Amino acid sequence: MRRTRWLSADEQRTWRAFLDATQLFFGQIDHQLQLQAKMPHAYYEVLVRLSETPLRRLRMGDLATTSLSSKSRISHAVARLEEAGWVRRERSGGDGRGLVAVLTDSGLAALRAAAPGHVEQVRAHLFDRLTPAQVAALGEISEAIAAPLRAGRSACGDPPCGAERTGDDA
Amino acid sequence: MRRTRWLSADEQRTWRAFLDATQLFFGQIDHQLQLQAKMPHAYYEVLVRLSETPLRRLRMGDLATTSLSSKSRISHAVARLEEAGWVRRERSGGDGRGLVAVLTDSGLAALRAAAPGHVEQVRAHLFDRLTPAQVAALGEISEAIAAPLRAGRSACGDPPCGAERTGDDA
DNA sequence: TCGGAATAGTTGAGTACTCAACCTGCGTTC
DNA sequence: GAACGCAGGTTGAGTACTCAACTATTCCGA
Repeated sequence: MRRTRWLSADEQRTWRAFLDATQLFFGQIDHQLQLQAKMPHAYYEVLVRLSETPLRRLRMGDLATTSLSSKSRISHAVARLEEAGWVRRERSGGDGRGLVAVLTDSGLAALRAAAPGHVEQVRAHLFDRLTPAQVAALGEISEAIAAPLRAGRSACGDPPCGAERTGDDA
Repeated sequence: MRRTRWLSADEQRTWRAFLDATQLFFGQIDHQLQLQAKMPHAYYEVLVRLSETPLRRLRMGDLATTSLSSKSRISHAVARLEEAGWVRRERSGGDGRGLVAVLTDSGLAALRAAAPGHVEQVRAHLFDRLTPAQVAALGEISEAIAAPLRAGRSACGDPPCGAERTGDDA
């Protein structure tokens, strides 16, 4: 590996600002959701994915994929959500190994109850702070960052796959 | 509270992209740092803050503030870093309650060892993916998001303070 | 100079995540 | 049709974080 390309002063500032923004923003989002809906943002997202599906059901594996999570994470998460009565696990028809997570009525109700407050937070701390041009830019920037990582993910099994440059000297 | 201002389709897309990007990106950063430097990104940041200080030392409280963490988090984190021999805690001169965290030589060495690989990841997955204009935009966007949240933070004690709109009906 | 209130930091219980090991059922192949 | 490997999912140990309760020191007012 060739000499490290350190960050310029400008890049440093941008990097720090990005770190601060994401840390503060997601901290706020998570905190509010925990307070008002008794669930972390990750669980909220699981409920959202299920609710967007025609029959409010998704195989565990697909749930993991669409949530960009590991199987293990989803398994633990759904176990919790099941305890709360918001999700139920059923054996999947065709495949004896497969399970589907089903959003219960109570889960849908919890989601509907949580949504307005959550959306309001996202607006207040993200969209309301940005000009329309900045919103558009953020969308493009996010896609530019996400796309290659999504691609890299699907190349291996469970995320993230460590087959990257190692940082050793040449 | 008035009717929920739901997200438009465009905003939805942006929001999802932003979620995906941050989740994938920080997942990658954290994973690589854990693998190559045996520390999570949060701990790396602590070492960085200490290293940037003239005497490689910072009061616990100041460390919490500059890291945008809670006291508790820093306390736990420094305890860990102390076990690893990367940081030492000393009584602070003037104030009998105060403690300073001091970056040890070994800690500085660990930081120096970790830095190139880490910076390389940040470049590879962030700066290299963006045009200069996008980098500039990201800096401004990040500041626009971070600034109000920083301000809100200092208004109360430990972050984040829940004194926000509650999401109840009016 | 005594007695609170505020400040600095720690502690412990509970929660969410990661990684690796592990079942279980499916599908081949011979 | 038995044995292999593999895909789908779970499990448990270990780690990082949060929140609330706590200790210890300092500040301040009468």
